[in-house]
Amino acid sequence: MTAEHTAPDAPAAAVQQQRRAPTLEAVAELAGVSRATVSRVVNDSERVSPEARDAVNAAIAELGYVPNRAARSLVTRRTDTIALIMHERSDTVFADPFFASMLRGVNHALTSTDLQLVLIQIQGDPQRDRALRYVGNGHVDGVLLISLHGDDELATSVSKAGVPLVMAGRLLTDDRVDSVDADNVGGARRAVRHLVTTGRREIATIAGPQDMSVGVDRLRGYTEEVQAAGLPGSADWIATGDFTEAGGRAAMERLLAAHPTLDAVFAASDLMALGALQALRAAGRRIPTDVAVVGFDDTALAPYADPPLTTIRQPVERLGEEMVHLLLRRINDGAGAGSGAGADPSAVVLPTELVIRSSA
Amino acid sequence: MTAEHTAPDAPAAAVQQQRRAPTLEAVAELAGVSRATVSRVVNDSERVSPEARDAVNAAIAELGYVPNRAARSLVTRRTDTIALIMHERSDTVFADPFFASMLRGVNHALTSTDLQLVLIQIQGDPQRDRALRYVGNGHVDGVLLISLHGDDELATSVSKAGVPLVMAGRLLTDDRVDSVDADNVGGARRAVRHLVTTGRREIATIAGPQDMSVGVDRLRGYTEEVQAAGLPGSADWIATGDFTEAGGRAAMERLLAAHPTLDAVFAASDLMALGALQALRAAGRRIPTDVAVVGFDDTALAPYADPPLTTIRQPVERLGEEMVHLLLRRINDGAGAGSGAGADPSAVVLPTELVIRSSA
DNA sequence: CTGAAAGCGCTAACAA
DNA sequence: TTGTTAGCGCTTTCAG
Repeated sequence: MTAEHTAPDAPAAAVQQQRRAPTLEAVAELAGVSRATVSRVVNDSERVSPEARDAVNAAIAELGYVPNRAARSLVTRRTDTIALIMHERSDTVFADPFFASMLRGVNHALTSTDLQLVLIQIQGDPQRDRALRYVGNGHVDGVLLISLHGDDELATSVSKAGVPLVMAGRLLTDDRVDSVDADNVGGARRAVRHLVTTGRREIATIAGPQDMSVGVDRLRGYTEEVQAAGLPGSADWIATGDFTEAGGRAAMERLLAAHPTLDAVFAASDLMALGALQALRAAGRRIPTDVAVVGFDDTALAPYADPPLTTIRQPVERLGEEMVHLLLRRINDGAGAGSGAGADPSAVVLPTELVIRSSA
Repeated sequence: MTAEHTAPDAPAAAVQQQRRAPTLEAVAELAGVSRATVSRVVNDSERVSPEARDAVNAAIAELGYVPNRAARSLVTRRTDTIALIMHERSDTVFADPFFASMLRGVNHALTSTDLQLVLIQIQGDPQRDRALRYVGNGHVDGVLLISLHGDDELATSVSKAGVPLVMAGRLLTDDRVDSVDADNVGGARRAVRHLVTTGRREIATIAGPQDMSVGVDRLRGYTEEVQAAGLPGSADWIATGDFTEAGGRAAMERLLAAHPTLDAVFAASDLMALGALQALRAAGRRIPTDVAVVGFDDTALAPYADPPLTTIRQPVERLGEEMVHLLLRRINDGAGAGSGAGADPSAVVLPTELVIRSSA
């Protein structure tokens, strides 16, 4: 135990070891205290004498000590790591600026902690299982779920595994999962109200997938507002798409066929609004004089629309931040809780904002 | 050592522990072998008898055993984790589809391994140091660097710390870092050649930042090709921007002022091409009949350009994959290497492709 | 081919 | 307030 670390009988082998990082032990020795004391200082809890603390901090600085996460994790059973899981069914998810902005927010919220973010992308069943196993076996302290296709299984599996979970958007079938979402219903209502206010009377909508809360909520906002205004809004005023440009284009074409005289469209996403614009242009309709288009700002692509699109802006970045905040709260709560089921779930809803762009 | 794990004198405390994940020990017991044997099977190396192997695998399946990464990492000194570090100076980096596609490629390449990806975003000096310390202290096996602003410091610091590193794009000042890049020079040449071939004689370029290899290389491609064709290409045919739409717009305005009769533009990025299009339109020039624009496909935003843009497409996703492949090779090489400095660095260059879009 | 034993670096009771 | 003592779950010589 007291022998030097330089093994005398292995002169050649020593060369290849990359100067091992200083350990708690080394710090303790240099500071003239025990490992336990150093540990206390590092985890800045407990009562430690000022002198001891200073000595330890000095030693840490001198050695450039950084705690070994693996060792710590092994005993604390915390990993200081959270996973961002995304279920990517379509090929376009990653290219979606929505994802990028959210990630940005997540990262931003994480910088004040010393948690790490691991990215897990699920593309198929085997990967799903692998991720589930990974997450379920204590490899992460919590999970952020971006389920772009409103898939319930993953969420319930994760939370069933007793791992703190926060998801973006609401689960359609189970409201017992913590979630953070933009005010999609309110935003959609505001969009449609704007159209009504500017004198439009035949307002159609291009709705998103109805197996996702975003899709459902934005359609609901449309329906509610259109009814409130006493305007038509039956099924043939609604065309569903899949949040892509192509989907928006196709939906717009169907709507034009059904209602050649329509004078406004609320699209449940920017990408779809872009598609709608193209279809309208192809049909020889002038925008926005002839037909007004309002999109829901999923994608930050609005600037590329020509003419400029009026949009409902959702604070995507803050969405990511709020997810982290909520998750951290759950992780800390959970530490003391008894069984797996947490307290009553919170559903944070962030406000949206109407952005009117001057039509050139 | 032989005592049961059920402590007889702690009846109440047991309730709140979350059913601990099965350990190697449990598997060994069930399979009737020793921990060492299980370990050998799990790391499927070594010579193990078929019977033992089968018994162990059965036990693993039955228990749903997953190795504890922390414990493993503690002894192997490998973390099975690689970091993707991005130096985000501008606010737009994250929203850049280039990043998204690359990330996608990285993730894809990673699925065949059991490595995890941690995302580190650097926004300021303190974070830079923190990341450096994190990476330098063996918390990751390797680093992927997306240095969107050609910052050398970070790369040299990381590689000086002896951590395997692969970066996207070339380092301007130091060619001793492994890198993966698209064929920017060749792509730019092809773009310009295309313009020449279609009869354009006054070809300007909107170049990217000259402190990044992408910016430098694409400009170089332009210059080389324009010279080869005997066309003008002096400094006043070149306007530099910062890879944004606004930058492209401003650059285009300058070029128009200097050369009102120009009949083609090669923009070093899609976003800048988009800006150029706007400026040209504002100036009353018809596109592409009047002025032809070719962009370099950084962003996958080409479809949103109207009229359609001819572009040089770079395989961004494959870029991410190749980075991972190269990094893995380095990580495995490094295991046996002597001192820190690796073998001669490789600079993988991926081909680009000319995509001609029919102008509506 | 297999098992026993010794830690990896750290935290967490428990004593002092 | 501090030090001592056990391990956390795993890999890895070293014997058998």
